[in-house]
Amino acid sequence: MSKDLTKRADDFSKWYNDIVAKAGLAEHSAVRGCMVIKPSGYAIWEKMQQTLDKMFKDTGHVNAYFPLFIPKSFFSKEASHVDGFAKECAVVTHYRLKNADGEIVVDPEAKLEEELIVRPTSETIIWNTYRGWVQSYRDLPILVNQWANVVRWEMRTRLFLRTAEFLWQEGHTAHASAQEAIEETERMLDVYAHFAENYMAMPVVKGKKTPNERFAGALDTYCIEAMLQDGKALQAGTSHFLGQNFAKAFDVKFAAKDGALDYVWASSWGVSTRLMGALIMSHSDDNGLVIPPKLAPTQVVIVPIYKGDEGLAKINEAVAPIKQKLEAKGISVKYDNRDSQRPGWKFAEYEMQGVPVRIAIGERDLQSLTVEVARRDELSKQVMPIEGLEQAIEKLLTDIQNNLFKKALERREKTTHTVHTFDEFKQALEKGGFVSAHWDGTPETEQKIKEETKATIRCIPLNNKQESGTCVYSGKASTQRVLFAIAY
RNA sequence: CGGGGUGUAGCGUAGCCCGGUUAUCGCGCCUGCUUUGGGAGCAGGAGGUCGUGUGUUCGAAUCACACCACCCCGACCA
Repeated sequence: MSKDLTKRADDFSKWYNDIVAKAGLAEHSAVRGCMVIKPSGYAIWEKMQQTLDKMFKDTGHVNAYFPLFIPKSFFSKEASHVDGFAKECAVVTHYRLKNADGEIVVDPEAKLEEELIVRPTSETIIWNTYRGWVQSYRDLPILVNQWANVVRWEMRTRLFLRTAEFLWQEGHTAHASAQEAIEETERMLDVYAHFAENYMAMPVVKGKKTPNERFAGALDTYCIEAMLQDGKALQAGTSHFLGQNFAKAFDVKFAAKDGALDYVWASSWGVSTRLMGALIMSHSDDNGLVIPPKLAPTQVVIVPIYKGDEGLAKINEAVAPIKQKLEAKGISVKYDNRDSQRPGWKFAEYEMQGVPVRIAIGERDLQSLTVEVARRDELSKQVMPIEGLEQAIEKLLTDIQNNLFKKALERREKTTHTVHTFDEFKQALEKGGFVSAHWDGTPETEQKIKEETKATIRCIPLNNKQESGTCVYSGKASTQRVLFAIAY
C-alpha cells in the first residue's frame, strides 16, 4: 500500500507534517516542543553545515565553543536584549537530585547561588569573554563562529520551523570601527543569500528589518526572506549590526593607534535548523521530499530489476563499474540491491526521500547497454546509454539544481504583487506571496496593518528603488516600497 | 499561555453517547512458497499498560476529575 501524503492543496500544514514524518526527517520527542532529528534529516543538516562552515572559513572566520549556561546577571546587562528574550528562557535553579522515599526529587539543599539561563543566544556570554581578549586594535577583528544548540521556550512549535531547542550557528565578531562591523554584517548576509540560492536553490530577498522586527539589542537587523509554496514568507537567516551595545554592556574597550580608548563594534549572524523547514516547503511536492542535488546526502540511487539470485548477480556486476565511475566524479551513490523490497516500492520510497536521480537497471538494459534514469524534480524518465553515463548524470544533477531554483524563482515572482491601495493590499494578501507597497515609515502604521491583516513588513529590500508615493494605509508620503507578507 | 479538538498494536482506525463474553478492521511486522520494469500474491503467525494517574462502580476503552502529548485558532517569537 502507498504511504499517502496529504496533498498540498488540501492542507499544506498537514502535508508538511506528513512529509517530515514519512521522509523520516524528524519526530517529536518525549520533551514538549523538542524534536528528534532522525538520520535522514540530520544528514541534510550536516550537508548544510559543511557547506556553510567552509564559506565561513573562506571569509576568515574560525570556530570556537562557548557554554550552554549563562549566568542570569549577564543577561540583564543589555536592556533591550533582556526584554526580547526574558519570556522564553529556561532557567537552571538546582544542581542535584536526591532519592526521597523511592522518589527522585530536586534536592532543595542544592539551590544555585546564581541561577543559570540556558542560552537562547550567546551574545552576553561571548561579550563577557571578549572583554578579556581585547585590549588593542591589534587584537581586532575577532571573527568567531560557533555551532551550537539554543533553547527558546516556545509556546507553539512546529518541527524544524520553530522548536524549543534548535541547532544553529552564531557568528560573533568584534571590530575597531562601525564601518568594518557593518561591512561584516553585510558580507555575512551575502554569504547566507549565496548559500540559499546556490545550494538550497531557494531565492531570497536581502533586506533590512524595520525597528519593530529588529533583533533585541541590535542597531540594524538584516535578513534573507524566502517565499514558500503556500504563499507565506520565512525569515531564513539574519545578520545584525550590534553597534557598541554589547561592548558597552560588558565593558569591552580597545586602544586605537592614536591611544584613544573606545568601545568595540560588533556583529552577530545566524542560521538554524529552520533552514530544513525552508528547504522542504520550497521544493517538495505531493510525492514527497525534493532535495536539491548540492544538499542531497544521496544524489543518485541505483535500483536493480531482476529475476532470481543469478539475475541479481549479473546486475550487481554491471552496476559496480557504473557506481565507481559516478563516485569518481564526486557523486554520492547508493546501490539498493536489497531483496526484501520490490522495485516499485523502492521507487516510491526514494521519491518520498527526495533523492534527485534514480537509475533503474534490469535484464533488458544489460542487452541494450542502457539504464533508465528518472529525475525527482520533474518525475520524468529517460533511457540513457551506460557509455558516458557519469557525464550525463553529472550534467543532469546540475540541471536539476538549476531547475529547482528557476521554478522557485518563477513562483516567487508570480506571487509578488505590487499594490497601490489598501483594498488591493488585502486582496493580494489573500492570494499569498509578497506584497510590495508604500509605507509611511512609522511603527504605528506597521502595527495597525499587522492587526488588521496579520501581515508584517518582511523587509525593506537592500538597494531598494527610491520612488515617491503614498502609504497604502495612512496615505502619507512615502519614499519607497517595502515587502509585506504573512510569515511563519 | 487562552479557546476548541484528538489520544485504542509500529501506522491508520471501529467500539465510547447508552459501562457487562476473548477489544474491530486495514496497512506494516514474522515464517514459508510463488514473485520482482511503479508501493506483489497466497497460506500461516506474533503483537495491546485502550495516553498517564486518581476516583465512581460488583464491573471502566466506555462515566468524572487532574495531568501529559499532539492538531487547529489566537497572543508571543528565528
